[in-house]
Amino acid sequence: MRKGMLEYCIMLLLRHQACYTNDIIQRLREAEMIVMEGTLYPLLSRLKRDGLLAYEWRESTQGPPRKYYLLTDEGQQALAQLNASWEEIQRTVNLLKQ
Amino acid sequence: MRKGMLEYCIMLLLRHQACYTNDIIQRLREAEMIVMEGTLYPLLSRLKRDGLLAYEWRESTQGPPRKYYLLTDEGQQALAQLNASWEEIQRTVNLLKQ
DNA sequence: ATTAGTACCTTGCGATACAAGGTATTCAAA
DNA sequence: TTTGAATACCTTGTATCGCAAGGTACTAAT
Repeated sequence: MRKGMLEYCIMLLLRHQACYTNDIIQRLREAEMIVMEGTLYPLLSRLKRDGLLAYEWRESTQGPPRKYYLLTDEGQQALAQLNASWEEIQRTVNLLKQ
Repeated sequence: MRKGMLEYCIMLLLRHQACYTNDIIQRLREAEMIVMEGTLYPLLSRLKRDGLLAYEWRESTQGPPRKYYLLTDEGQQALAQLNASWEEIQRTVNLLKQ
């Protein structure tokens, strides 16, 4: 059932703090949301392509450089939409639960 | 983002009251969840095949007979699982929102 | 008998997530 | 200097889900 929630969770995560892939996987795992590498890379690329995310390269102390993603202004607007959708879904479920 | 929520919503809907397809579409629409016929029929068939739903034919005053679906005992157990998943997703989102 | 309305269902398409595998960079040890 | 381990990037193939469109069958009214 978590399908479809992933994009929302990632945008929530990247709205204040820039992260690279392993950060994201780790942070989501701490929030009990499991996500695979092969899922994440295409999703990040798509959000970048759509202008919702931007990235910058940063050196690492150990290993190759990393792509640090952050939400753009356009992404913030899209996130506001998703917040509204999330509220609506909660309303729907609560209504059906009665 | 409502993707994946549909199965849960339908099982919530059918846990107490038997409905046929147009009932379900109508009731979900009232809860602000739009679902298409072509989505619903395969989903109901799958839940039936998996033993989570059962149906019985009922005559209609106008038109051909209808399949009225209701949640089975096995479906009730599956629904308890989905309720737990739903709680977890809410926890995840709330945690990421901080 | 024909038509309109209702209810059932199927097929083809696009999007999403997973599993598996592949490329490239860095650093340390042989 | 070269080899290998670790890290980080990405792609491909598969399954599932939801939608759009189209199709079949039964009922009732004209």
